[in-house]
Amino acid sequence: MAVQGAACGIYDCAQCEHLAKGLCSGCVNANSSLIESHDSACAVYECVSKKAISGCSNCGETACTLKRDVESLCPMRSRYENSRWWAGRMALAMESRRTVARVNNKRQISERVITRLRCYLTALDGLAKEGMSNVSSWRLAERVGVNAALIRKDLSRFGDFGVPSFGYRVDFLIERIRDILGLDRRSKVIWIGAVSLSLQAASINRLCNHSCEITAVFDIDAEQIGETILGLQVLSLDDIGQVLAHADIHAAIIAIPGPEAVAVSERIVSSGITAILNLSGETLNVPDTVRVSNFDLVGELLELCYYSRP
Amino acid sequence: MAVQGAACGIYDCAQCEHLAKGLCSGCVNANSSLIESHDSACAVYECVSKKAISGCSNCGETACTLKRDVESLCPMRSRYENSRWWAGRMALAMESRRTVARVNNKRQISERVITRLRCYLTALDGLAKEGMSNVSSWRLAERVGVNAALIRKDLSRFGDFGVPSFGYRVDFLIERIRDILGLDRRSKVIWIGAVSLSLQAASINRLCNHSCEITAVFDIDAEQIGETILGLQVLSLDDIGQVLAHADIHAAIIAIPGPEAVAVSERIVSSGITAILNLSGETLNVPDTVRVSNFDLVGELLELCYYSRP
DNA sequence: TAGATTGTTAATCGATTAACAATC
DNA sequence: TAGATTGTTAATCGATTAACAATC
Repeated sequence: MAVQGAACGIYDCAQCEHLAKGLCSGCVNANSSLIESHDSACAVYECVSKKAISGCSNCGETACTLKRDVESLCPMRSRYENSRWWAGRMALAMESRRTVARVNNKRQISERVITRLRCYLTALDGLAKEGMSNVSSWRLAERVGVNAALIRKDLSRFGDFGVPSFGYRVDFLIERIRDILGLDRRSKVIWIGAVSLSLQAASINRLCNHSCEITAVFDIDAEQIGETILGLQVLSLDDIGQVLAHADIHAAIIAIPGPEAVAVSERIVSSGITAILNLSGETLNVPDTVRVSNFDLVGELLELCYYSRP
Repeated sequence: MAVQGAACGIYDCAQCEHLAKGLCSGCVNANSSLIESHDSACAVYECVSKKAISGCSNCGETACTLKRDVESLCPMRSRYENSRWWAGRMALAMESRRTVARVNNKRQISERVITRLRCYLTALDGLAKEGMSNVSSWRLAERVGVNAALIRKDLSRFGDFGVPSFGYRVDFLIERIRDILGLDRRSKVIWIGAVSLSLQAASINRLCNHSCEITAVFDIDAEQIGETILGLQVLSLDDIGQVLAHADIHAAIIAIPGPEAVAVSERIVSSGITAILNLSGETLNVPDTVRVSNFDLVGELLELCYYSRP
C-alpha cells in the first residue's frame, strides 16, 4: 500500500481519477459498520463502487496520491455520504470521468438507444422478409411497440436516413443500422460454457446472418474439454490467452452457472475482453472500461412471480 | 366486421376503450403506405399498437362502435399521427386506461423498482450468507451498484424498514422484500421447452430457496414428450388446459426457439397465464393485461458487438 | 400542387440524486 | 449526549413525447 500512515480522508487515484475512500484505523469504533471487515493499518482503501482493500480497484495502480488538503477539511469522524464536501468531490470525479468517456467517443450514445436500434433491425429484417420495400416511422413504431417520434429521433442522430412524405427504404435502413452497430464487418465472440452453447444451435443461424460469429468455445469442466460443439472443439480456459492473441476478439458470453463465473470474468478481461454478456447470475467485478450486460434467469423468474400474482 | 360501411375515422372499442384506427378504402391512393397490405372493404381496422384487421385486438370484441362525430372532424385524408385531434383522442384513451390500471392496483410500482428489489434481495442473501446481521443503505448500495438514496427511497415506499443511525437488519429486510415480491407463499410456474430446462438444473436450486417452483414442463416437439426432466414428465401442450385448471399457476417461461413461440404464447394466455418470460427471441402478441418480459439472446449478442468494437 | 412524413425543437414526464430534518 | 443513518422533500437529470416547419 502506497499511502501508509496517511490521515483519515478521501483519495483519488492519480492514474485514473477513480475515487476511493480512505478510513483511518482511528475511526474503528466510530465508524465500525464501514470498517468491520478490514484490519489493516492506518489507511484502508475502500472503493465507493467496487470494494477494494488496497490500491485503486479501477486500474490496479497502487501509487495513489493522498490529496493533502483533505486532512484539514475531513473531520476525523466525517459523514462521508452526506457531507457537502464529499458530494462535491464525488461530482467532480464523476464529471471528469464522464468527460473522458465523451472524448473516447461511443458511450455518449445511451444504452437505451443501442437496444432500440437492434430492435428496429429485427423488425426491419421481418419487414424485408415480408417483401416491404419502404416503411414509415409510424408503421415501424407500431411493429416495435414504441413511439414514432422516438424512432425518428433515434435514427436522425446518425444521419438523414428518411425521405419526407415517403418514409424509409427498408434495405437502406437495415444497412445503416448494421453499420452503426458495427455489424458491417465480421465480429468474433467467444462462448464460455459448452453445454449451454449446444442448446443455442437454433439461434446461431440468426446470428450468422449478422456477421457475428462464435469463434471458440471454452469450459472449466474437464469433462467437456475436447468435446465438439457446433463444429468447435471445446478448449480449456488456459488456452484463452493464446486464442485471443491470434485473433481480433473482444466480446465473450459467460454461460456457466455458479461463482466460478467471477474468476472466469477476471481472467478473460485480463486477456483482452472488453464486452461481456453474463448469463451466470453472479455479479461480476470488472473495471469500468469493460461493458457487462447481465441476464439472471433466477432473478427474472422471481420478478415473474410478482407479476403473476392474481 | 361490425362497422361495415363506416366512413374514414378513428374508432374506440366500446367494450375496453382500446383505440383502433379505421381507414376508408377511399384513401388507398393517398395513404398507400398505411393500407397496402389490406384489401378489405370500406372500414379496415388497424390497431395502433397491435395490428389487428378486424374487431378490437385488445379484447377480441367485434362490436366496436364508430363515434359518429368523428366523421365531421376527420378529413378524408387526415394526418392521423400529428393532428391535435388525434393526439387528444389518444391522450384521453391512454388516460382512461391508466386509471383502470391504477384501480387494479399493482402497476403503479414501476418495473424498475421491482427489478431493483430483486437485486437487493440477491445482495442481501449474499450478506446473510457472509454472516452480516445488519447493513446500511450505503453499504448495500455499494454492493448492488446503485445510489444509497435510491435504495432508501425504494424501500421506504413499502414501509419503515430501517432504523436511523443503525441501518437495516438483513434478515428482516429479506423477509420484507420476499413479502413484497410475493415470494412469501409458494409460486408455481410452467416451463415450455424441455431441452432448455435440462440445462438450468443449477439455477433451479436457487429458485427453490425462494419458494418458486417449476410445476410442469411442456413441449411441442413430439420427440421430447414423455421424457423426464428434473423429475418432471414432459407434457404435450394439448394438456395445458387440464394442468392449469387443477392448479393456481399464472406464470410461464417460453424457452423454445423460432416462430412457434408466438402460437404457443397465444395458447397459454387463453389458458389463463398472465405473466410470461419470453426467451424465444420472437415478438409475442398478447393482450395488455399479460405481462411479458423478453430476453433475446441473438439481439443481446448484436449489442455486444457494438460495445466490443475497439 | 396538395398531402404525407421527415428531422428537430420545445414541453412533458418520470426517474435519480442531493440535502436535510427527524430519529435512534 | 454526539454521531450515524434513516425517511422524505426539493432539485436535477435524462428520456420520451408533442408539435411543427422543412421537404419531398
